[in-house]
Amino acid sequence: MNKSEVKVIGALKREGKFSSAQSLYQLLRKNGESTGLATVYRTLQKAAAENIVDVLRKDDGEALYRLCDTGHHHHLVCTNCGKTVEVEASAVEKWASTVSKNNGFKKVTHVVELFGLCQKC
Amino acid sequence: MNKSEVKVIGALKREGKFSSAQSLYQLLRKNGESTGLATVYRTLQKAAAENIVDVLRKDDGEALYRLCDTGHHHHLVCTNCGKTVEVEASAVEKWASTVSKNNGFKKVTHVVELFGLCQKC
DNA sequence: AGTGATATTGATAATCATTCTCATTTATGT
DNA sequence: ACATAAATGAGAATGATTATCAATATCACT
Repeated sequence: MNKSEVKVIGALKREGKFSSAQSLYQLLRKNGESTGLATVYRTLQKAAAENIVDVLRKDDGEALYRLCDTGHHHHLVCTNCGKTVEVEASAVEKWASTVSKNNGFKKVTHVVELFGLCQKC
Repeated sequence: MNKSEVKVIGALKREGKFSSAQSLYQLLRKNGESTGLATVYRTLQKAAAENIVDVLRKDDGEALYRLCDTGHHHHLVCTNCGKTVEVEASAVEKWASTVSKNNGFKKVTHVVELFGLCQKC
């Protein structure tokens, strides 16, 4: 892990929730770390490709990133405060696999995310 | 349903698969229909709010729209040819509802999409 | 039909996340 | 230290989406 990766992934860790590339960039700047926006994007993309971070999209299409705690899992995200709970979903995995077979699809991946309001909000 | 809606939703129907606002606009233009890009977006948004069309996002964040056949359902999309199968998922609905309750979340919606290669591809 | 009030349209500009470019800096091997 | 390759970052370019606003169509009523 090189210098930039330490900075960007570190910021993501401190946030502890889904954050956009833009907001991470702002954050790094505030803390005096000199980092370019392009580097933030580059680092996040690389980390996403390596499954170090999760990616999901807001309604408006903006990408949000978050540090992975575990292997494969899904999220329950508060649309108000951003609080995120990782949830396991063997029921969904099974369903996805069955549906794929029934329709003759191969190499099926799935996107499953839950959005709502947490207790506080 | 007014004039614009007929045009835009009609084009979507002809396509029969997930299409972007931009591509629908091009399509209408080719067919000599005078329509503004803004109107295409407006119409699609309205239709999405009324659950007349489904919306999902490509990897790059671009929104794709498709005419709904039925009420609530999910999709199995071929990443190569765009072929789309609507699948029902009561198992997933139940799971979503349980998980929400267990975590104290309210008003939870879910995004569930399956991507893979269809038989032909 | 005529008229005024209201809603819709579409060309264009503005916005904003993301990607590209490229000169400069930094790391690496010898 | 030196040469070469890789990483960086400022700013420009891209492209989807949204906002603006004058022109146009629609409607309610006479």
